[in-house]
Amino acid sequence: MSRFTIANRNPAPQRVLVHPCDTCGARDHSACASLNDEEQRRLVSIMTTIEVGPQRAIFNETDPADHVFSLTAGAVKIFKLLSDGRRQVTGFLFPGDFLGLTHNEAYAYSAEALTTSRLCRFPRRRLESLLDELPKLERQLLGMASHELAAAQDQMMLLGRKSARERVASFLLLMSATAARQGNTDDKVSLPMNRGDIADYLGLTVETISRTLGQLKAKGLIQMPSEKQILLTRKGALEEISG
Amino acid sequence: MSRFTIANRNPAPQRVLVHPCDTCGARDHSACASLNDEEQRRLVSIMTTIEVGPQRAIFNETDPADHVFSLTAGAVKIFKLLSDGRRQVTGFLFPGDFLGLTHNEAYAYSAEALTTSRLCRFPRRRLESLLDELPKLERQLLGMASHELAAAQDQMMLLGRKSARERVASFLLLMSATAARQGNTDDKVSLPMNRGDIADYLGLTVETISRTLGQLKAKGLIQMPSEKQILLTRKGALEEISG
DNA sequence: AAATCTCGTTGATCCAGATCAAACGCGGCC
DNA sequence: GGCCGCGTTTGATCTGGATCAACGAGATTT
Repeated sequence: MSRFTIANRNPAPQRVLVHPCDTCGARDHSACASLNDEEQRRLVSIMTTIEVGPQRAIFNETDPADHVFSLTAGAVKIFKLLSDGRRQVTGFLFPGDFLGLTHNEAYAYSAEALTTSRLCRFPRRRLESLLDELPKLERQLLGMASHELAAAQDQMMLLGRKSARERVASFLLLMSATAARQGNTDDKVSLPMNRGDIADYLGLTVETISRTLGQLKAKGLIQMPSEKQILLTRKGALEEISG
Repeated sequence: MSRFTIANRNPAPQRVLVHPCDTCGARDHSACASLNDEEQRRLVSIMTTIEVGPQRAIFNETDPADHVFSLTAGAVKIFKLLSDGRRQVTGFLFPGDFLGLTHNEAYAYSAEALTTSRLCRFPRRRLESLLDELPKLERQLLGMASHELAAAQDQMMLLGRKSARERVASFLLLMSATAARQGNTDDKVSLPMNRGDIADYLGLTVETISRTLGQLKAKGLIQMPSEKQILLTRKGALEEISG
């Protein structure tokens, strides 16, 4: 049974793969080179666009890894579970991010939409054979994997060695940087995930998240117009305490 | 000033890149396909073999990322530092592992030899241009990056949500699996790193590592012929408590 | 509008693992 | 030999964040 709805095949011919660097200024790096029209066409020919509602699963850790996805709109969380229900959110994904890439038979993590999301879905086998013919695409994937690996190492530093306050400050700055990459210029960060998701991302509890945000607010480093909207009023101070 | 000694150029024509899957049974997977003789020759032509003594740095987090390395003998730790000296070991590397791959100008982490180690060193620019001509090699790198990413996510789960005992048990099992991949058949795991390195890998302190190993020994799950040799006498029990 | 539910906040208490402190063991060196 | 230095172990105490508990604010249902 499919958990998502198929929106439309062969959608608008816009760029379907967006490398993070694409929007961060490093456009001239070889790994960021976009595909040409013909290559884009071939990529689009094997893909399907899907739309997923909020809180809906995109795939599960144990599912056979038959598809690879590229997020084009919305926000997604990826996470792993222990048998007793403990959860670790390993990442929040935004437009331009890739998910589902693995060399095993099953996905290495579960993915769930935070808000209504649009994704490009590529059959894995067909994408892999396309990779044989489009080395530029493979280079792009390698670049994205390196990027993710670096982010994962930063997260290990955070989880292994930072205090609760440092984690929360780091998280707010990361979300701010991510928003900037998405074209959001001001310092108002919107958080599409709830407190539980943040807690499971930072290796803390909801209570600690709530208390720590409260402290930062009391010190005047942030403002909270609403629970999911945070204004970083003193970004420099946040950077100092982010470890 | 170079921190390592150059052992010999154009060393023995053995395989210089070994994908993890190469020794874990999945030899027929496309990403694990070895290069042919001619391709091996071209790879070897741009590389230098170096030898690094124990506790010696291979590169630092801030160094310009001019080279990529492949470990062929010994053991290496990679880690990140915070400004106040807190340290997170993000991985232990063994023969067949790759290090130094990044898309930034500087390395994302520091690397240091645990024991005398032999590495193949590839000038990054030349390797990148070689990648354009050897798509099989690029596929191999992508496979290794995916592998590492999955391992990083497991480690995030460990650091964010597991107890000290679960972390130590997971670590011992990981080292055992790694030893098996290296061809070590028995259940005697040798630990080339010291307690401080293990602590910084698991997000704990040396005291907690020592106490937890002591508990496991007292319960008869492990034996310690020496500080750096651990016998997993009841691997099943370790798996149960590893979370 | 009352009842229920979910999510976030706040307060009180607890505990796993950190920190502080001391001793041990072993290899290197005078 | 005896001394030193470093890594490891063991013991005592402390504390940051978890846990347990209660409540409030929206949203949804009845």
